[in-house]
Amino acid sequence: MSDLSKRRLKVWIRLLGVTRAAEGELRGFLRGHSTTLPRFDVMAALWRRRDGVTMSELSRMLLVSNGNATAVVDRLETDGLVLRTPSVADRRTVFVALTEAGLAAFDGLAAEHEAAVDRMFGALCEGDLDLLTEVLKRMGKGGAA
Amino acid sequence: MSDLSKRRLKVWIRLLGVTRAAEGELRGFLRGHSTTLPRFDVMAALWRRRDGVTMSELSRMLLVSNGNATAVVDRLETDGLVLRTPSVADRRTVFVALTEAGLAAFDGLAAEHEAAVDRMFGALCEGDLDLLTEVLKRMGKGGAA
DNA sequence: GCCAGAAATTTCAAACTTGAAATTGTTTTG
DNA sequence: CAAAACAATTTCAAGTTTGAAATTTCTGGC
Repeated sequence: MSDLSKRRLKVWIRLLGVTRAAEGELRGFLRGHSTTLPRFDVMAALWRRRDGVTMSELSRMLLVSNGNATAVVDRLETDGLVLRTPSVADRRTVFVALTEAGLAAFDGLAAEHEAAVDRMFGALCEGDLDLLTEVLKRMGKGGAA
Repeated sequence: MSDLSKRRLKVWIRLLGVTRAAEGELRGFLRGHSTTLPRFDVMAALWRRRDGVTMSELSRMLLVSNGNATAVVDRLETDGLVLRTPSVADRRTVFVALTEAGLAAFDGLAAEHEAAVDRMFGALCEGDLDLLTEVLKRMGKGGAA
């Protein structure tokens, strides 16, 4: 176990800590708006792709399992925030998209969410962001065989 | 929403992506060793504090709820990997520690885990690590009121 | 056209996770 | 000392998450 590998481990643990703390913060914020992180994540993904995505695309985007996407979309659909539309071309696939109500709900939340993130990471200046972006890009391409 | 705040949001999303991808990778690694990430996390925490920690300390270390810590420790205890010991001084508190079996199991895993992390983040050199450490420190102290 | 293989989704059991309420025990204060 | 405030843990219901198995549908080779 080289010294370098130990340092990588330490940084990973710290990264995990920062991420978990930030997620906790966001969960608190979302609780005040009667929703949850997974629901918000799904809605945010559907917001970025207004014309709808397939279930598979959705789970790839969020890096969660298919079963998980199904479960969260089920609940959002029950609440009338998203809508499933079977594909005509391929009867296996299903498109999901925000409903009017879902769009309205997310619109109200998006700006506040951005502000919350801005507050959490206010310590980062442009230079930090450049740097982090570059390093994170490299981390993403790592051993993910 | 300033341009800076949008950039902070983007970096946060990227950070989340890298973290989730890495967690997925580690989950796969741990699956090959018949254990899971939460179990590993608990055991790693107890490994760093061999004399044992209280349940509260444990959940603070891992940034998870009390109820969660209870559940994971319950399962590990059932499997004989950790042991609860009621405190004599304060009958509300409980100490948790690795058993002999738990220690042995973790010892076997620790080095491989470090290697897995090293592989994932092999793209990071000393300079990157210095930088990341410094930036992550600042992120941690952010808006976490 | 048929059929083995691949693909998209759902289903399912088990584990994980949260946050709130309940329990039990300690401490502080009137 | 009694009672209120506080602290540590567990319990609980509901939601989340995984990974594997089952379903249904396509696709390509024969």
